[in-house]
Amino acid sequence: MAGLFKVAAEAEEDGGLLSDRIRNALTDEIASGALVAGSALEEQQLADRFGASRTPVREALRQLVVSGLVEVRGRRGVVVARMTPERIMDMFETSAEVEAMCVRLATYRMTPLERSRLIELHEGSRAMVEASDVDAYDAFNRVFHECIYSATHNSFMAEQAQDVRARLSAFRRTQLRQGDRIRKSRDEHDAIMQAIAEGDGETASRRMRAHMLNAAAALRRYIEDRVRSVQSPEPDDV
Amino acid sequence: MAGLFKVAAEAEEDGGLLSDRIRNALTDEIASGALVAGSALEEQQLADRFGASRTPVREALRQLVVSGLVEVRGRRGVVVARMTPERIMDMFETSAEVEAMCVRLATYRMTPLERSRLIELHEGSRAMVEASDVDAYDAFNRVFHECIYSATHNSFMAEQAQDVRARLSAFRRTQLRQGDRIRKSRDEHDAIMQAIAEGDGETASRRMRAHMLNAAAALRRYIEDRVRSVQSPEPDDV
DNA sequence: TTATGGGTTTACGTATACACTAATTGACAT
DNA sequence: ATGTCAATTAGTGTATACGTAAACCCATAA
Repeated sequence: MAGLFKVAAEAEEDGGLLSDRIRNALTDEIASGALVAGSALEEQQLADRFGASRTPVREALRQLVVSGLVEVRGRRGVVVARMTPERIMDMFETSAEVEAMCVRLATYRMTPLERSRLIELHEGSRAMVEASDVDAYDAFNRVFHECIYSATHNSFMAEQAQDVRARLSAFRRTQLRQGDRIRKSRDEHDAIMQAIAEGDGETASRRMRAHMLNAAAALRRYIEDRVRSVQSPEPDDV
Repeated sequence: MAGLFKVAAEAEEDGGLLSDRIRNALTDEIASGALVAGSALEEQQLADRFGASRTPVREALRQLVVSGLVEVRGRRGVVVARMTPERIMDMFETSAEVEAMCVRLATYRMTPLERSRLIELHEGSRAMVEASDVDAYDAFNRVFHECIYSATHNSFMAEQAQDVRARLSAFRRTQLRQGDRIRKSRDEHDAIMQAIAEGDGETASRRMRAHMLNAAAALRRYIEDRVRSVQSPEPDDV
């Protein structure tokens, strides 16, 4: 999983490997929700869409299987990973624990430069909250957490955290639109920053965990509201 | 990463997919150290070895790339992932934090049945220490930690922990042969079990982290001893 | 002796063809 | 009308073939 987004982070070079381009495209479409969970991914159909043969499509799908974004169903092809509400909550809880783990180490190890960079980012987010700019805050949020990852000075841990976070990106944005979640999110960031400034990694860790779990709870409320209004379609079942 | 060992955990059925069998075989060979880091993996050569064509071999290699066990080098094929000592220590530290995270949740959530199962396992390890049976203790150790993973009652977290642990399996066994590491390892397990029995997840977590970092330190000493005696070969470089 | 250039070769990346499994559909019997 | 069985078909899994790019080697010149 470590390398899943390494290539995606590189340029959009069309000269890259076809199988990698297909993998990145599918990754984006799944993470963004353009490909809904449970929908079948047919090899020839994807090959036609990307103007390629089945070979690179197959390799892309196999990589997505390992990264957990799609699931194989025997010989019946692959489907976009079906996330049950329980599994989504499990992933959010894991993400909360991982973030808590990272911020604890980061607090003890970050350089003054990294600290000032984080403070600068945090200050900049105030305007986004005032403007209720969800997209801007979502982008800031991503950078904010990535800065904490790298401040652990443990590249492997940073990759792991990044992977977990990436797999939740499809849900995070919807969560931010819930009520005044943005404002609360920034307040929680503020409390975390305070603990970091005091060099109290344990407190920063606890606050980060609570912060992430609050985000998960906001998402849960959001989902339950939608389930109440729309009957769940159950697009594909055994 | 999540699904990396899901298939490996299944039976050794030869009827399974050829690409999966190849992937599992290569995974085992890399994890066990049979394939040393830095060695090139040629597609046709592997195809001949497994009596298959290049197609399933390529798919297996692509999956190993995502799981981080091998690295691509432009068009020059893939090589077994080159682990620098720094990266290995990063992985051990991450593993330590992940284990600490798991045992904390597990302490709060495990059922009486899971607790008694863990106690039973721990008791059984005493005889292995007395007999200095490294292989048996290594196998026990794996089950012991997996029980803690599942006791988190968070399947996603359990998978993540399992993946991190699996990627270190090649080093863990050598580490156990260092001095009287086995006896100390069991003593540390004992302290962890005590905290679990008292329902003190925070203490269990701290002790687990220390336990894992001790294992990493033992490995480091072991590696440094070997580096001192043998000049590092540097089998393949840029 | 060393550096550079071109030719050769090897191996990857992709396309296409074939095999085989399993899902689907239709017919027939109950 | 419904259930079951067989035939068809659609789609995956694997093999093979082809194009291309990079590495290697050797010859030649400075």
